[in-house]
Amino acid sequence: MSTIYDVAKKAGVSAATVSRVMNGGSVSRETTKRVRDAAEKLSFTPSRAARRLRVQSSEIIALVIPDIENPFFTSMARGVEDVAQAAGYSVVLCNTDEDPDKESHYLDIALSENMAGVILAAAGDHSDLSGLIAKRRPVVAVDRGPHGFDIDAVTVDNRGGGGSATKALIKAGFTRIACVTGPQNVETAQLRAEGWRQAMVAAGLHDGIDAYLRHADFRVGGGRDAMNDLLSMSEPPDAVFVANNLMSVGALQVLVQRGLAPPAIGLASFGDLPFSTLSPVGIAVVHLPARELGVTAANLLLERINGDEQPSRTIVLRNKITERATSVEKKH
Amino acid sequence: MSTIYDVAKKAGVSAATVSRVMNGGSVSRETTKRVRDAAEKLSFTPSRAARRLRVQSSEIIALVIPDIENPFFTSMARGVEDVAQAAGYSVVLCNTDEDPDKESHYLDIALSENMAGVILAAAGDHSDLSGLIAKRRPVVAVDRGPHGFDIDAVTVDNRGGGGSATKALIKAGFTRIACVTGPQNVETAQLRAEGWRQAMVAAGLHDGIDAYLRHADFRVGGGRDAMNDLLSMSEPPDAVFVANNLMSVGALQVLVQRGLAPPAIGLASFGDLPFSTLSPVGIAVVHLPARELGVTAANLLLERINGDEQPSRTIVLRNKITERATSVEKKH
DNA sequence: CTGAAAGCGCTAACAC
DNA sequence: GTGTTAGCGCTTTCAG
Repeated sequence: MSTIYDVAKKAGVSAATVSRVMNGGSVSRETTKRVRDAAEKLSFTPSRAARRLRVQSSEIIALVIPDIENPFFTSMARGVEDVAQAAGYSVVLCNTDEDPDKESHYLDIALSENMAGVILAAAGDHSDLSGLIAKRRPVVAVDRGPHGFDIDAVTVDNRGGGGSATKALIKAGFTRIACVTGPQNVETAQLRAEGWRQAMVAAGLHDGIDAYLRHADFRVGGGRDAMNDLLSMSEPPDAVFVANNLMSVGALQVLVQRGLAPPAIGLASFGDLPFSTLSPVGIAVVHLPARELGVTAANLLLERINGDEQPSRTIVLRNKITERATSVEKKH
Repeated sequence: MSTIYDVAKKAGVSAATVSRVMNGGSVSRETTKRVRDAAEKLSFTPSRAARRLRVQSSEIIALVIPDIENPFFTSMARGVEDVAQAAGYSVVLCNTDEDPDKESHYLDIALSENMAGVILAAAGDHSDLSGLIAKRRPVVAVDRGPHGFDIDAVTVDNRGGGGSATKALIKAGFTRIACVTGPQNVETAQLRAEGWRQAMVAAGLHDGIDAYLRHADFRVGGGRDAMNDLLSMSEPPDAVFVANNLMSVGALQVLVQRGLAPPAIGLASFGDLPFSTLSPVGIAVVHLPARELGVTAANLLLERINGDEQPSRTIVLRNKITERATSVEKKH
């Protein structure tokens, strides 16, 4: 690996000049060429490690997500990536596996590696951003709001979405509508379940409603378990609102396997069914703008990186629901 | 941000001693405690950026994959991550979007950031690893073999899998079996198609076979387009072998939509259908050990990082096919 | 067991 | 327009 000094010597200039050539300082046409040639010959690549130490920052942004196997987050990641790339930044993805310890480890890294900023879909409600904030590294929260830190955030309307999904089932004639939501300590899980509850209350269907609420892990297996559990009740639900895409897949697998596929039992999913091949009869879907979430978050972050100092903003993106009249009709 | 000098001063020792405490050098019990306390009080986090520059290496491994939205790769990523974490390494994911330029950019970064090593699922057949190799950074190829570089690799049996999938369709009575494979310049795409071709030839079904071959992009849309294209032929195929998971989803979507779902038209997929909710009637699946691919690659890489110098190895993992007798039977 | 000093490769003042 | 110099924060001989 050749250094900036090797290039300088070969080109007969100082290291500073080489640095200027590489970073667009003012250098005469002729020396520029000499330096370029020398660099070429030595196949010189500047050490980012050194640059980073010197300038105390790098063109890398960390995207910290709870589940890399969830298409919702990968789609979001693509959004982030596309705008970051366009602005000359690289994105590194960190998977926390919904584990606050892993998350905190990755946040430490982002900090001590002098990354330009971080986009965070928090694993819990106790993320410690104090280090990053103290060093004035911008952080923007995505999907899940920040807790106790005054930072930019971009989310969807979780409560509203939970409500619309549930209402679609109610409108289709279902009455015993269960809810399968995520972990207790995850904000989005709580809000979506609240949306469900409010809709049920508003429709006067809230008798013994708590028996129909399940907390699972936002993963396929969790959805399966919860669905099986619900179906084994003495009075099983006739429809279910599932609070994320993966658990909906799990629930559907169980229903299909038992010959209870929608519309035999109604299903409303918060989040698109990934890679679905079935015609969505009897299924209502709250579509989430996953990619846009990423795009928006990345834009906010870039603004902050570029010195924007305005008060922190929260952007709520619209989610639209698909409820074809024929598709969620209750079968009699 | 406090530095090692701040801690040193507060503890009344030299920076060297602090460094020793942080990295396990031999320091007296008592000074160790003083240093620890001081570090605690100052909430000191060592700068990885500086450490990295000094030791010319870091505990980070880069995982470079072509499509972060493909569950096959994310599953592989989980495998890599799990073993890396256990060994004290962090993984950063780089998405190349099947674009050799992006790939080369990320490889440059891995190099100039002094990462410990890289696991690469190449975007094409011209990846330039010379920089990394010159600096003795270990690279292991995964899923797709290396081209022109003598490095460790872990793959599956692509040709064999293509063959078994096709044979399953033949055995089920299909005769005009099309093949939808990936981009021309991607090795796995070629090999899987070859497996198909050989099986067809062996069965004497190779008349005009080339008309039934399609190259697409390994993505859902590509699978849809190819399937539509095939169905619009004057003599459409009665079955199709699709060379990856995502394109199979696309093909299935088209078939379901047209009322031609398997077993009306036979389908064999190289790679599991992600998040599938349908009972796989009439579908043969070559199961790929995605996670194991990642685990194996990570283990290989860690060995190299730890100084293993043995000649390079290629490991081929088994893929097993699911072909329930009833499930791929041709309907008459 | 501990400290002094050099240096990883680069950039940013400051001179000329 | 170009060179000199002084670090960024850490680790690592080499002395003591």
